[in-house]
Amino acid sequence: MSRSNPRVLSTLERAGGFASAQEVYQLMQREGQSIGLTTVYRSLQSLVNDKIVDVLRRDDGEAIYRLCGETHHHHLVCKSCGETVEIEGGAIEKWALNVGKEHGFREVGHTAEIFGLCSKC
Amino acid sequence: MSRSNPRVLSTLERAGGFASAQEVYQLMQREGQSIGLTTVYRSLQSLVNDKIVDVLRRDDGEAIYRLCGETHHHHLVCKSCGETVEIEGGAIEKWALNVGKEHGFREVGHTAEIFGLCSKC
DNA sequence: TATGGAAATGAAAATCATTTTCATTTGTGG
DNA sequence: CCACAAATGAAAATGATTTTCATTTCCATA
Repeated sequence: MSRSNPRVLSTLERAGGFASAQEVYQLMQREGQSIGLTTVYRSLQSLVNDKIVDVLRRDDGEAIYRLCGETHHHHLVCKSCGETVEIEGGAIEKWALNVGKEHGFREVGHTAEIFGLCSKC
Repeated sequence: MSRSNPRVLSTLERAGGFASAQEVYQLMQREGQSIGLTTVYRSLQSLVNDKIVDVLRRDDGEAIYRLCGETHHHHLVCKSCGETVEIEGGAIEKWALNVGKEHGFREVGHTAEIFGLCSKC
């Protein structure tokens, strides 16, 4: 096995919320860091095994990663102009956690997005 | 555009719970039905567009389909085995609506999924 | 019944994320 | 300095899904 390349974790942190392996790779490229795509994949897998990052799937099936335990927020997005507002998700957090527990689930996480038309559109 | 081939829907119904496109295809093959994989994919997509079937992702990223009820619900999905529980989303509905209104958004909708490890995994 | 165009079909090629292979480089203890 | 294990990454392999495109099936109408 191989251990995680620390620059991968650092880049994922810097990326903010979720990022796919491809995105992490591209970000590192743009920053001039020399790394192979293979190493990015291996490092992310390793981080998932060590429970340092969470992995989810986008609608298109691409795997997206984020730091575990990182307090996350949600987005309110305008369908028309794309304006985005960051939302505190306290209520959702509790809801998700409760629903998960009610059904005997552990390591409960969630995704949520709100969309609509902003006042200008 | 193309419409859904009715034999695909019929096969998905017969399959019981979730089935991937590949599985639906193989099932039809075994039953002696002549159909192309392409048509299976197109039909499933079409059924998803028409909100006749739901689509989710397995851990390995493969898309799985199943008939969905008419009511708007959310899913609690096991990251490991894919077991899915349908959740009543009353709390989320209100939350999304309120947050949207607070920020002057109209036509507010939302997406939400909860995931974790079920009691068996 | 013939006919022309639209929709459906599916084989094969293309795409794209991800994994595997394997040869090379790097690091480390002796 | 040496030997050996771990790390690296380019390129090939994999596998689901999508696209292309030529052909077939439908169907309404002349």
